[in-house]
Amino acid sequence: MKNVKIQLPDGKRAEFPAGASVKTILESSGAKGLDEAVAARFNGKLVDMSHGVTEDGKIEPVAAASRDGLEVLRHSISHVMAQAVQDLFPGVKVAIGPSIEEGFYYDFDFKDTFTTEDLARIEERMAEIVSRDDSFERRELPRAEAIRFFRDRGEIYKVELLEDLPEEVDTVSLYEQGGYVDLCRGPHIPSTGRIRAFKLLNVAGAYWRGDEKNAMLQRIYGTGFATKAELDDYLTAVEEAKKRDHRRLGRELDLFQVNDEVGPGLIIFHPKGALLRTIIEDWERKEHLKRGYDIVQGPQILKGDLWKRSGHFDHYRENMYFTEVDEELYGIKPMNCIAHMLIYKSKIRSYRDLPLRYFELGTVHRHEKTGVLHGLLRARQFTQDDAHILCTPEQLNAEIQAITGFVDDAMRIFRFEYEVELSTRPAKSIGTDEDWEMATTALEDSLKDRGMAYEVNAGDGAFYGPKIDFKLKDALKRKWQCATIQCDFTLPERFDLTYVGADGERHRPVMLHRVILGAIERFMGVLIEHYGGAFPLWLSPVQATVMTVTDRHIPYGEEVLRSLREAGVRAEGDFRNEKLGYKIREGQMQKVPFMLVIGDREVESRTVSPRQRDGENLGALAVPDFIRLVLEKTDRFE
RNA sequence: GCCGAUGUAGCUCAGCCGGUAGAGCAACUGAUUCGUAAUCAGUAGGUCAGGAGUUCGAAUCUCCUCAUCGGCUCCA
Repeated sequence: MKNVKIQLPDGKRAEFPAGASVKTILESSGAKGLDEAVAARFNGKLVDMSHGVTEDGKIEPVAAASRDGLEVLRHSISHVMAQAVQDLFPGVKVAIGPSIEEGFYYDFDFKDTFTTEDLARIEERMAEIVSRDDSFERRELPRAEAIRFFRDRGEIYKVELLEDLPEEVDTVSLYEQGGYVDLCRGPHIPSTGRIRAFKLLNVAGAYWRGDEKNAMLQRIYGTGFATKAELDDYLTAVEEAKKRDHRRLGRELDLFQVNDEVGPGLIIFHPKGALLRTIIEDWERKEHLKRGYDIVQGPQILKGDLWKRSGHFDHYRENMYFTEVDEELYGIKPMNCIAHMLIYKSKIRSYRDLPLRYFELGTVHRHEKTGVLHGLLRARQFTQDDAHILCTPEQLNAEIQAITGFVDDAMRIFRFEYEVELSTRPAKSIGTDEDWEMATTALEDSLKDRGMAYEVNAGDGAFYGPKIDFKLKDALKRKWQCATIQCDFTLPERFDLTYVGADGERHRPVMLHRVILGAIERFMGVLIEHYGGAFPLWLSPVQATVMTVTDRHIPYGEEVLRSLREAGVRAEGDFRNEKLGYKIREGQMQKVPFMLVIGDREVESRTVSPRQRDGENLGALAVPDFIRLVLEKTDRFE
C-alpha cells in the first residue's frame, strides 16, 4: 500500500499508508479513547473518525478512501441484505456473502426463487435497516459454542464452514447488527447508517462452495459505493459497456452471426467480419515468418489411435467430437499439436535443426457445454494462432523469452495492457515430478530474466505441463486470457520425438505450445469491445466510404473509388440518391474512419474532402495524397 | 451440464382477464438532386422459436424440445 503525506490537526506533517483511517492516525500520534462519532479537523475540513486517507492525500469517508474501505463497506451491505432476506423470508438459510470486484453477493438456500419484485422488497427492507443506524457489534466465541449457536438456528452452511476450519482455530468472531448475527472475520463499518448508496442487481444460481456436485444456491448480486454519485457512475458505466457488447456490435456493424439453425457456438462471418479476420490473419503470417516460424497445416480429423496415444482420449474425450470413417474411429481435432509432431517425426532431426517452430492458424472443435457459449468469446469451433516449438532444453529459455517479446509487440500493436500469470501443476495431470519441476523452472526463469512482473496461479496448469498466461486488459479494464505458453515434455515422450545431439546420441526435445492472440474469434470479440467497434484505420474493414452529394457526381465518385481500391485502400461507395447528411450519419454509425465527400468542388479540382470519424474535416486533398496518408497509417498500425 | 429469466416483422419493442397481430427504424417503389449525424409519400413484410395438450377458439393457459440472456462450473 502506497504511503501518503498528510497534514495533522496540530499542523505537523506525517506519512501514513493510503486507506488508513483518521482514528488510526490520531491514535498513533497519542490520542486516546476516540469514538467513531468524534470529529477532527483535517486540512480545514471537519471529518469523523470513520474517514480515511486516499492515495492522493485527501480525507474521504473510509469506503471511498481506499479499496479496503470499499470492501468493508460492501461486505457490511451484504450482511444488511442477509438480514433483510431473513426478515422477509423466514426459513432461508445463509451461506456466504463476500465483497467482490464490482460489489458483493450473498448465497441463500431458499426453496422458492427470488424474483425481481422480491429484490425491490429486499432493497426497501435494507433501507429501513440503514435508517435505524444499528451498530455492528463484534463478539468472539469458542468455536464449539459457535457451532452450537448456528446449529440451533438451522444454519447448516455456517456449521459446515466452522467445522472445516483448520484445527488450531479455537475462537471465531461473530458480528451482530440489529439482532442479526453472522459468522464473520470482519471488519465492518461502525453502523448501518453509514451505508449511503447500494443497489441489488440480479439473482443467479451458484453451487455451494463452487462445486458442481453440491447443492445449487441462489446468489443475489448487488453493489454499493460511498456516495450516490459513484453508484450512478457505476450504473451508467454498465450501460455504456452494454453498448460495446461484441454481439450487439457484430450485428450493427454486420460482422458476423450466430444462428440457431446452424447450431450453438458456431459462427458465420459476414463480409466485413471475414475481412477483419483476414487482416488479423495476414498480420499473423507476416509476423511469424519474420520471427523464424514455418507455416504448416494439418488435417481436421485424425484417427482415434493418435488421440489415445497423445492422452487426449483419456483426458479430453468429453470435449471432443468423433466420427467414423470406413469403420474406423476418427477424432475431430481439439488441438493442433499432433500433426505438428508428425511433421517433426517425418525425418531424423539433428540438434543443428533445432529449434523448429511450426505455426498454424489451426481450426479446432471443442464440445463446450451449452451454458458457457458466449458469442465470439466462447465458441465450439475456433481458430488458434497456434505454434509448437521443438527445441533442446538449453534453448528453452531463449525461446520462451522470444515468445514473451512477441506477445509484448502484439499487445502494443493492438493497444492492450496485460498481466502475466504462471500456472503450476493441477491435480489431474500426467508426467513425473522432475519434469514438472524442470518445466516450471524454465518458464519462471525466462520471466525473471526478462524482468517481468508475474503472479503464480497454483494448480492451474494444463494436464501435460505448466504454463504462462497473459491476461490482456481492455479499454474498460476487463481482463481476458489470450496468449499462453505451455511447456510440454509429455507429448515428445509419448510420440518418441528425438534428435541426434553433438555427441551422436539420441535426445528428447522439449515442446512449447503457444498462442499469441489465442483464438482469432475470441480476440476479435475482445477487439470489438475494446474499440467499441471504432477500429483503428489499419484494422477497419472499410477504411473509407466515398459519398456523392448528387447523382451528377457519381462518375467522378466511381473514378475515386477505383483509384483507392487499385492502390489497396479498403473503400466503398455510397452513391445512393440520399441527402449527404443521411449518408454521413450512416457512415458515422458504421464507424468508418474516413468519409470522402464528392461534390462540385471536388469534381472541379479533382480532389477529395476527407471527413474523419471524429468529425474533423481534413480539407481538399489530391487523391494520391489521401492514398499515401491511408497506406502510411496502415503500415504504422495506426 | 446446473439455477433463473427470455423467445412476436431484418432490428428495437407494444399486444390487458384466451376472440385470430401492431408501431418506429430498416427494405422496396415513386417524387426530390440536396455540402458534413435522419427529405417526403406510398408498398410489402409474421406457421407469434418448434412440437404436443386444454378449449368452440391459444401469441396469450399447461407440458416437452430447441435457442438466447444473466450467473455457477469449465475454458482459447
